[in-house]
Amino acid sequence: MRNVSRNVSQSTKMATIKDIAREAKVSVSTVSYALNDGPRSVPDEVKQRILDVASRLHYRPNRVARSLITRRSHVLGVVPTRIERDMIIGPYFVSMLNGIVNACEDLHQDVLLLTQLSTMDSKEALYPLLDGRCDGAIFIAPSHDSEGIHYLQEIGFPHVLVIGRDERSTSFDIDNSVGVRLAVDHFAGLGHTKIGMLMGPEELIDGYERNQSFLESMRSHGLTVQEKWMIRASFHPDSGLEAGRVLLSRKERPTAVFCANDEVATGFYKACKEFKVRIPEDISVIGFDNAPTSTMVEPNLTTVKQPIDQMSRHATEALVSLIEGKTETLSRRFITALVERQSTARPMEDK
Amino acid sequence: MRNVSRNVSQSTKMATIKDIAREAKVSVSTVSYALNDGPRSVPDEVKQRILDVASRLHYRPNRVARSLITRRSHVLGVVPTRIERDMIIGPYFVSMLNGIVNACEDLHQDVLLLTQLSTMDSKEALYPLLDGRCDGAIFIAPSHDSEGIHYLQEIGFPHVLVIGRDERSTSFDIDNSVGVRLAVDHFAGLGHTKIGMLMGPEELIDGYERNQSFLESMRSHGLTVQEKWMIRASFHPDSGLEAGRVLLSRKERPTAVFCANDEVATGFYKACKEFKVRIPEDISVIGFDNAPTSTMVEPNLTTVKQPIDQMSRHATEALVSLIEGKTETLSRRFITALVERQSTARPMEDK
DNA sequence: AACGTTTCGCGAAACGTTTCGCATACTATA
DNA sequence: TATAGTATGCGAAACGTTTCGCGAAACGTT
Repeated sequence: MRNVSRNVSQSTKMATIKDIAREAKVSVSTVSYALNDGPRSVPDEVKQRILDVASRLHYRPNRVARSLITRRSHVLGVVPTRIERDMIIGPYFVSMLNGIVNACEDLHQDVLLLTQLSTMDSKEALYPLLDGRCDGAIFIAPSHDSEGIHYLQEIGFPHVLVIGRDERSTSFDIDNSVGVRLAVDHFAGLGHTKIGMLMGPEELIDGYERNQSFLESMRSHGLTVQEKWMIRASFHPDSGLEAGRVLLSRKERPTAVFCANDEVATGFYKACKEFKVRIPEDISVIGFDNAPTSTMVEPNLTTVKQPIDQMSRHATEALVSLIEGKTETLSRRFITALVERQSTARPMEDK
Repeated sequence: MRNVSRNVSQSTKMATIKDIAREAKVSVSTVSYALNDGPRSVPDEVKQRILDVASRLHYRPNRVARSLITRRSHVLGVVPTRIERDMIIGPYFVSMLNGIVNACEDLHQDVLLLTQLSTMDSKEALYPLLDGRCDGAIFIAPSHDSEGIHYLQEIGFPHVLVIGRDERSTSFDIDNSVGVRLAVDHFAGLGHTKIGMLMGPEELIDGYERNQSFLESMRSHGLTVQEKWMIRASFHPDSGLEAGRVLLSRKERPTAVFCANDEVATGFYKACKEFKVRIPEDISVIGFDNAPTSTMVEPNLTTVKQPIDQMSRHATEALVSLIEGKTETLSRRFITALVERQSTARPMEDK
């Protein structure tokens, strides 16, 4: 609770509802009714006069004062998971933010970026959310079982999770297992049996699920997963490069590699380049996310697409429903789809 | 001015300063002084009691009420230029936003994303900025000579321009002519004389300046610019692909191509692939911006780097100075640098 | 003992809205 | 013509803060 410095700037001061009242020779309340088509009616003649004065004075309602009394700011807090400082820059988060912004536009809401909530593992960390500036919050890929989110549930603060799952909160996510199966099915359909994986980080729910689902899908195809071809990586190109080097250094190589997301896939591309391994001739690659970069790399990456636009739109709409008092839970899982591009092919004949 | 719906949610209601006063058996004002280390002192013993009660009640100051009276929200509005709906997704804007967010973190400010101000060509369009929710605004790449921005200057609303220039507003941008010269110097240094350009859109100041600077740099090297190798594009990969096709269809081809930004460069890469033109053996390419994708494409793109982090940090700091009443103008131009990667080489001998 | 000066505390005003309660005046119904 | 109902308007309270002004008590200095 810091000291608050006195205001000095903002030379021209805004007209208030009081100024209008004075000019239009009516009371403040009447002005309010006129401006809002308020809970009470005001005769056309005087309403027109008020409107005229308002526009002449360039009147703009002060939303701070308004939200103090209505207890609505029409602002949605967006909380990214931010492990490192630059988390916001990831393509995944960006697409999500973009979807949310688009949805907000239609719903007449604004977005407050709450980036200082990096660690949400305590009640206190989430306090900035509760100071009246936003009506609710969207959490993007929050860490599982966060104490902060439990607190919000407890006090009934409207919030939704996108790419995250919690029985007690309205959540929107994808079915990773379906997505991964699509990838493995595709490899198997092409005739691959020697399939490796650049695994995601176990701490992130998406990483964990994709890793598990891979094992499962392989099993259901009767394929054996080779420990030596399962390399751990984090969701980052550099990590993909490193993991790729490890994988390609094995004396026997797989003919197909599933990457836990597109960022590690682009890292893997680099590794292939280093080892003079051709994609898709020598090795087939599938990613996950359908990030914008997947069409920028050569060959374009076959990947599993998430309906990010849909998800972010649903999440945003659900949040405003929640804010408006609807209580039924709207959680939903979204369907993924395989986008076939040029990074997959039949395996070469064994020489 | 729409109707305001009554609040329904938010079951548990927050403790107010009044509750604390009652519990701690002091007056409201004393609580405020204690909590803020306020303009007046309060004896340690009673201050401690107040603090205890506050934390017991999970008290959080209502920032809406506070900013109503202090006229400070500690929120910075960020206004992207948004021609299409998905403008926010561009790598350029994202890096800038990321930089702003990082700076805000250090300056204890929050970010309100104002995306509905798409057209800033009238006073009215900017009204949402003036309703008390933010103390100032950062405009990212605003269109030149916008009437909305003039209005802000007129009424003295704190604002800064980043990637934009206006004598009357504090602005931060790069010297495109220096950047472009670096690129042309590099080509010339390698021995290229047949240099083409995938030009930027003239409407955007960056596009315009880069195009002009190219002509100028070529002239200063005594190189002739060939009309047929100057292809117009917009700052988008698709457009780069199309322009690239046009360029590569010429019966004589340049040995080097300067692209107005990295996005069109990635498009040009695709065109080269289609035409089986090798980079850098057959043609050298330089981009502009040093976007994240420039290291994801093969071969990694040589490009002109902008100090986006620095710019966004300076812009953010300047804005809060402005808000705090400092009046000296802090406009600044930033220096660009060439990042040499693998997309440039000496031209092949004429056969 | 008389005096300034500081410390401490409270009440109240202010910020700009929304909306309730009340007082008129007008209108329709019995 | 009396009466209920409705349109019209105003004043005031409320939202949760910050901070000013005022008084009372405590303190030190002559």
